[in-house]
Amino acid sequence: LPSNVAKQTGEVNVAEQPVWQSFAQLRCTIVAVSSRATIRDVAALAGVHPATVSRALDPRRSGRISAATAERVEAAARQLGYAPDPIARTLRSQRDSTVGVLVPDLRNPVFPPIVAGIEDRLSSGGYTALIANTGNDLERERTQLEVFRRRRCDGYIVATATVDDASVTELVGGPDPVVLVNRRLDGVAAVSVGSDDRQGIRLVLEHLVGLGHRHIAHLTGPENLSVVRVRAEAFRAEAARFGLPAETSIVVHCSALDTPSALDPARELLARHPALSAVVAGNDLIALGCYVAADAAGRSCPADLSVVGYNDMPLVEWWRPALTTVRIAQYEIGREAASLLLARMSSQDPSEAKHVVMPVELVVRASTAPPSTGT
Amino acid sequence: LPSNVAKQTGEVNVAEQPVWQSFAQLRCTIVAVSSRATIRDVAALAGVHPATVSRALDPRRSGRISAATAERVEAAARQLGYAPDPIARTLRSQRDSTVGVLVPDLRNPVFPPIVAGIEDRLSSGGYTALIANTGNDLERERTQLEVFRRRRCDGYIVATATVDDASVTELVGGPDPVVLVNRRLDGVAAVSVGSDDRQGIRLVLEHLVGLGHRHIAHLTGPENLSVVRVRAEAFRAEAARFGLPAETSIVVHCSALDTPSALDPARELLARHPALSAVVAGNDLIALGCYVAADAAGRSCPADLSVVGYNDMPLVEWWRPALTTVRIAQYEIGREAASLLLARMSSQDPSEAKHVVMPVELVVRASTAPPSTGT
DNA sequence: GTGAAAGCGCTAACAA
DNA sequence: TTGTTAGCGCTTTCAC
Repeated sequence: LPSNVAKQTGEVNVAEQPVWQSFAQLRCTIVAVSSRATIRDVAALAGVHPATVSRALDPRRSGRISAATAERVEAAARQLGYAPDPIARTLRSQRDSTVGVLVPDLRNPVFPPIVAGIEDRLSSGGYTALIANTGNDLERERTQLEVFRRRRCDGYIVATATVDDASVTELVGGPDPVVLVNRRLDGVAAVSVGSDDRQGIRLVLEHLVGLGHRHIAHLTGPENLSVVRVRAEAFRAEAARFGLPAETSIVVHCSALDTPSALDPARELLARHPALSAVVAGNDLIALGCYVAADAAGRSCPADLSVVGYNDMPLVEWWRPALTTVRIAQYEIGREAASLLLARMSSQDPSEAKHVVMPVELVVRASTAPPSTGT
Repeated sequence: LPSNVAKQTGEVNVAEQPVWQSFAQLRCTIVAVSSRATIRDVAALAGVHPATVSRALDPRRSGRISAATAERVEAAARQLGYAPDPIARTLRSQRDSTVGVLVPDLRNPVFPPIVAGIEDRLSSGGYTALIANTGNDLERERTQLEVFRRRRCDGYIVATATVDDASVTELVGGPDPVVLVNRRLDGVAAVSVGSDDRQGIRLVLEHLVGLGHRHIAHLTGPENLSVVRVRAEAFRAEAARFGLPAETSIVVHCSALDTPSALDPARELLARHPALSAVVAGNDLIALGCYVAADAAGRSCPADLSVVGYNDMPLVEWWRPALTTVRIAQYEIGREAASLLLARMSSQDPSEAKHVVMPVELVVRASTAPPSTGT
């Protein structure tokens, strides 16, 4: 057991040991790695008090310790393969090198790349990401948040917020740093990362109008998502700017940003507006819903109906037809969110709220074409 | 602060309180929920020792406590909104209601549904899943596993194992329950969940041979994945069973089960075997690599080359052409793995190793057709 | 069946 | 700069 081993070699000065002790220490290292050394073992081996070990190993206090001691402690720690127990450390210090990440739906292919960006950046900053999937369930979001808080996460990245989300609003008001991703709260200042939605919609309409479309609808998600609101707003504004008559620029909301929720609204949209020649979808999954509805209505895309997605999630270039969509910088959004959080966690001062806007790009593929002249 | 509040209302018997105290208690509840009540607050309010509270609230010890006490303690706990601190509990008991889940690549769309199944089942069993993404990086797997172990996870679900994976082998040999998903270790008995790969490959070859194909290749991932080995083995065996000449049944391994790794091998395969009329891919992402390579070689799928995938991950029915593939029960595999783990975690006795096989199904879409007669 | 005492491994406060 | 003391909140002995 490491404790015993450490006691035996207790006060020995590492630098002055005869060669024949090296092997004993080597064995000791092996033992210590497979079971686990405590801070007391390290203290005993280095001949100092446990508290000194704690200080010596704390990067924040690197100045407040004598170089000689620091070196001895580090040598002992390395030798024993010591790493502080995160549970004990958290219990005592009430902080944890952990970030809670809340994702609405991991099965939506946009999110895995965002999560990958978050994980990569966070782990390079010495933090571990705890990922929780809420499945768009507000109650589950609340529960997961509670779990995170009980575990004393040092910060949070939230991609699930609705505009009036009570739990998230409370979280943002609390002492721990929070970064919102792709979502914002109504009337609550916060740190957030998003994309240039206005520009995305502008590019889409420019493209469609350029192709000759005049009768265009926006089929999107629930209005309690900031991203939905902003894009719908932009759609109306840009449609007006391009001189499209208001009565031919329809906005329809689905209950969620996924394919099943889009099916009925899409069917109804096509049935009620036979003159419609293009649909701008709130995201790629809703665009897929439009494909299905168009099929069912006997209209082929893009000949009889142009469809544009949003996000450019992985593999949509392989859909049939390949989806024209707005590319958002998924991985980079994740990295940026993590960077902002790391910055806020390291500097004590609560830097003011800000919204980082990432650039977008229109990717034209095969789901858009000039409107059919027959209609 | 809950401590003060609890002390003030200390010895009061809840059942006998006059009405005017109810409001005070209501306030007390609200306070306690927003900050946090400790076990001492509950003990004070119930008029018992903290240890008694701990016992009363422990479902395993439900018999060893008097009904009256149990009731008083529960009332007090409810009133204060008390929930044990998971960190302190873990430090003391060396166990944690947490399961570490290791996934090789969340960006591969097969995994999110599996993870969803795991999460759903686990949370219904009172456990929280900690998800870690290794990105097929062995070193990162080791690191994440170490993080999980330091946090005293009660169990592990591992979907990242290679056949000779040292960290996972050690984990399986350890005291904590482990369930392997879609992967197995060489020569190490373990609990695992997988699919009926032999049957899947049989269905594929039956389909292709039925269409008239005689010259078929299997393009798959690295041989250190059990699932790759088993399917390759099945491919050879079934090809022989269907009377295909061995020299026309080629197996080619890519460095990973993803699209980029498949591109070069796929191109080379098509170049060296012009007579090849069908490819059975090791998974859907490799099938996509075949699409790309076929495009580049000027061969169109399915007219000039049939391609079959494996997994039936979400949205492949929308690829161009829609992918014929073997459907595995993704969500159910996750649920089953979690169920097995829950069973092993609740019963102390280490139930013996077993391998649960889930059924598969061939989904015929548009990427397969009879071989072109011209070739 | 319940209380008292001890301590999981660490770090914050204070003292020297 | 370092040691001492105390305790984070809980559960697990061991008495009674």
